[in-house]
Amino acid sequence: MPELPEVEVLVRHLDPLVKRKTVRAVEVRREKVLRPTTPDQLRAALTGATFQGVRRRAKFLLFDLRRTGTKETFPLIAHLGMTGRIFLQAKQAALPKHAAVVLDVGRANLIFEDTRYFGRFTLDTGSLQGLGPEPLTDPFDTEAFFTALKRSGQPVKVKLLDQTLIAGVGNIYASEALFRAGISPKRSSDKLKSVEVVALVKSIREVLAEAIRFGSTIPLDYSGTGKRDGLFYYGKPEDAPDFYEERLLVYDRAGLPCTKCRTQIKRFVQAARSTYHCPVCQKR
DNA sequence: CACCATGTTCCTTG
DNA sequence: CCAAGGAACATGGT
Repeated sequence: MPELPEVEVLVRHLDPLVKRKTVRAVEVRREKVLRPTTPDQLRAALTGATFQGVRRRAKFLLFDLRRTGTKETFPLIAHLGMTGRIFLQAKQAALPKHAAVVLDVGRANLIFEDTRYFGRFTLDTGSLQGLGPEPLTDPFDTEAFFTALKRSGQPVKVKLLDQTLIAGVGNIYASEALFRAGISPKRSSDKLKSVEVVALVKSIREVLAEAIRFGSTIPLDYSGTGKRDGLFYYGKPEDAPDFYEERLLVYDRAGLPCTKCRTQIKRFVQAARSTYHCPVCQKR
C-alpha cells in the first residue's frame, strides 16, 4: 500500500481522528517493529501523551504527541513497509492476526498492523536523517536533482527509488513517472539531459499529485472486510470496485496494450525490483 | 513446489 | 571512503 501518495492520504485521514486523543495503554505484540525502541520505552513515552496531529515525511508518518503539563511535542515515527496498515478499530472487535502494536486511545484502539513486519513504529528518528527533498513541496530543486543524477551511471529507474535523492517515490510511481515522461527506465541517470530531468520531475509531481487526489476520493472507511478504518488499498480486495488498476498505465500491466500506442507493456528486473515500460513510448 | 509482492537495511565486493 | 549488487527480513497470494 505505501508510497508517498498512500501515506499522504492516510495522514490526512488520521489527523482529525487522532487529534486530542490520549493514549491510555500500549500493547506491543511484535517487538521488532519498534527497533531500536524497547517496549518499555514506548510505553513510558506514550502512556498519558496526547496526539497533537499527524504529518508525513517521505513515506513516514509522524505522529506528534505531547505529555500533559509539558509544552514540547515529540514524534512517534511509523513506516508501513510493504504491508503495514494503521487504523482505528472498535475495542470489541477482534484484533487482526498481525497486529504489531495496539494503542488504547479511549473509545477505540489505534492499531499498527503489518503482515510481513517490515514496517516500523518507533521513537527513533534516525531513519529520517538523510532523506532527500519532498517532490511536492515547492520549490523542488530540479537543478540539485539533475546534479545528483549526474553522479551515477545507474539506470534512472533505480535512482528514483533512492530516498536520499528524492523522497517518497517507490516502485510503482517510478515506472509510472518514467512512462509519463517518455523516458526509458534503462537510461543511465548521468546521461539524462537537463530538459529530460525537468520533464521527469514534472511527471513525478503529476503522478504523485494525481494519486493523492484519486486516493482522497476513496472513502477510507471502506474496506474489503467492512470492519476497519483508515485503509487506502493498493491492491483490489475482491468485492471492491476496481478503481485502482485503471489509474496505473504501466505498472503490473505486462503483456497488456500500452494505452497510448497499443504496444505490449514489458516487465523486466532492475536492482531486484520489477520495472514496467512501453518500449515504443519510452524509446529513450 | 515455484515465483511474486507497495520497502529498507545490512553485508560483501570491487 | 564510495558505488553497486545481492541477500535478508517474513508472510501470503497465485
